[in-house]
Amino acid sequence: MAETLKNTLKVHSLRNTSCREEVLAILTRENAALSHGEIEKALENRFDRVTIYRTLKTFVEKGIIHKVLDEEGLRYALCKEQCSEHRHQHDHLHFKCTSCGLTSCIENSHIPAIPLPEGYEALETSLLIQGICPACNRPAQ
Amino acid sequence: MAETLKNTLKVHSLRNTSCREEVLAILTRENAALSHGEIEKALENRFDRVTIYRTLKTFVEKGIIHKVLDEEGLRYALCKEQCSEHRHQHDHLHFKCTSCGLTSCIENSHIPAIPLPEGYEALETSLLIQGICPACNRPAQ
DNA sequence: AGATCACTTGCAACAGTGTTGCACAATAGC
DNA sequence: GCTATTGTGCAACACTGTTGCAAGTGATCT
Repeated sequence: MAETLKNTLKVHSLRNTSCREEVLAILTRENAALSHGEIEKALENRFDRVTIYRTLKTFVEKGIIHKVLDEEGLRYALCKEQCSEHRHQHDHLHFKCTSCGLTSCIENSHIPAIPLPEGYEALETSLLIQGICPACNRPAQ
Repeated sequence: MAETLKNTLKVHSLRNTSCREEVLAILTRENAALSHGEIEKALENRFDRVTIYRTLKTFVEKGIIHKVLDEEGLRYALCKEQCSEHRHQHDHLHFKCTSCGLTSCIENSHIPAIPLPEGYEALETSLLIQGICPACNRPAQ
């Protein structure tokens, strides 16, 4: 496991440091988009705020994670599809559950082409759907 | 014109104050989503930051304006469709031009139904398309 | 027009978010 | 192990957004 993480860093020519490894581990473990604050909390102050900001920024630049916007602000989630510095999957579909509050990526749905008025040229599309996720939708058993 | 604005406030049982009237005037004049900072600047410090925050919050609650999220943060735009405190148009399509930087609402396009995996229940959809707007797309004449 | 009362505003203070510069520390490659 | 390069922690700062409170203003009634 830790080997996989180290490898991810190596592939993107990033040095293997404990902060990077742990941020990556947390984002892998939680299957949801996390904010800087949530990550900081999960790391229990073992790293400086600034270091975490820079780590996230680096990861976004390298295409390891991507930004997710919801009403509460900016979050970050792993890019599961093959993104790289040069080739980045530009259409993101995110789902925010209004019940449990988790925001996650929906991988296997594709955003249909949106008809735009004359003259508009679309380059990148990001879609946030709010509603109830399967876990919260299921009646208690 | 000012009469229309006053009327908008009255309809939503809000007191007619110069701050509210001017914020409304700016959002009506600019055909784009504006951030708190941009509105504050447009008002040339004639009102306190806090007052503007509260004005925007009130307008959102009354359904006069709605929030728009783009990569740079939160913006606000007029609700052109009939929104009210109780009935609110929940599907928003926004376009951010990466050339001129303006974010605006696209009124006449409808977001198609997005196929979601089993178990997800969609309540509200917001879509941000980034690209080139008609004004920037047109070759200089 | 003036009094009244609820609603608004401005100010002070604060918490959270994100950035930069710089000195020191750790890593990868030899 | 040594060294160059890359990361980290700290301090400081700017910006965003919120709250409590005292003072001011608008709408309503007489």
